Amino acid sequence: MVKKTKSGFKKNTDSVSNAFSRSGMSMQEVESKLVDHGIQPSLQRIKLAQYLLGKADHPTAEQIYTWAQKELGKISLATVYNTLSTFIECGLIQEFKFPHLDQVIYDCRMDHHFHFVDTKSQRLHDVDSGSLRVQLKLPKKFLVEKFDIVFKGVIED
Amino acid sequence: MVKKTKSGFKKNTDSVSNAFSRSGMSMQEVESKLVDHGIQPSLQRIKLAQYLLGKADHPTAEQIYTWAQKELGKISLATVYNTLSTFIECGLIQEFKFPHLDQVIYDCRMDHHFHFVDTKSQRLHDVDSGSLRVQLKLPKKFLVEKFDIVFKGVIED
DNA sequence: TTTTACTTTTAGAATGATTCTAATATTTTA
DNA sequence: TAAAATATTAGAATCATTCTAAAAGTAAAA
Ligand SMILES: [Mn+2]
Ligand SMILES: [Mn+2]
Ligand SMILES: [Zn+2]
Ligand SMILES: [Zn+2]
Repeated sequence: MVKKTKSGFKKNTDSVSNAFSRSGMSMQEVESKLVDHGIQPSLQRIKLAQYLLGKADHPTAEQIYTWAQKELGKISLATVYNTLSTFIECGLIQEFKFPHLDQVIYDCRMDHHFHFVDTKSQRLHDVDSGSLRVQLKLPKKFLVEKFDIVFKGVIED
Repeated sequence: MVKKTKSGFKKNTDSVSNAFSRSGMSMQEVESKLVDHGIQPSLQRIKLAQYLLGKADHPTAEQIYTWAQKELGKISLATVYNTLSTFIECGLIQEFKFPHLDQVIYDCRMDHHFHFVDTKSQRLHDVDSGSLRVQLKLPKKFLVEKFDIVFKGVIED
């Protein structure tokens, strides 16, 4: 269970506290963000959030795990999945499942948006929902509430 | 390997030959269709094709297996998967993967079309590609080759 | 017809992403 | 400090699908 806490909550983050200073948010910024979302900022959660929010681009659990192992030396795969579930539950990230991939991808963008799959690099690019218009003619008894759309193609040059 | 054959190829289909006379194609029609696609019409393949082409509606492998067990008494799950692969390879059916389902669904419609998921019944409805228009504004280096789209909603009444 | 080659079916093992379990470690609260 | 709550962990379990290797069926060759 993730619970809000009042007091400071100091952990032994010293050994890795500046590993990420060059990109994304600092440890302190990430920690604040976690607390804002009602998540207790353990070392593992801070590091994973730092990766997810600042450095990664639509990573899979496997990529997150691999990065975290390099960064923390030792972390359980179960912790990665537990933490991802917690982050999703608390609205810090969202997950996407795509027909072309048998792994879930995690996304720090929380707005409604879509994706373009570069079939050369297999990399995902965000597509703002404003850049898309969909017109659909169906019998009126079909009440569309949402849709998922994934574009596939290549990127020139 | 699926190979075309010239000669007649009679099998012991007598015990089940009229189980499907009331809906979809007859055994003979299905058999012709298989042969047309270069598929040797074994009993298992005929029955599975009869289900897929005439009776089923976007079934999963599990549903196909369950139906086939009732129909044939005994069939291996491996045969179901092997046969589905063969049918896909030969252009008799296509498969779809959806983000909301952890199982593949098989579709006898071979034209380009989309799907509407009724969130009440979880049933899929076909959406003709002509009933949809998508306008996308992306930087010109993104060359879109195709897109997958799935609509979710409910059906009134 | 017998032999041989090929194809199909099969049971069960393997795979791989994710979830679960149940024990241990850490942190908070009393 | 003691007790309660929460977080992390290793490894087992799950489940759709694929793989393996043997048995069964069918066709073509001899
Ligand atoms: Mn990946
Ligand atoms: Mn189903
Ligand atoms: Zn995204
Ligand atoms: Zn369809």
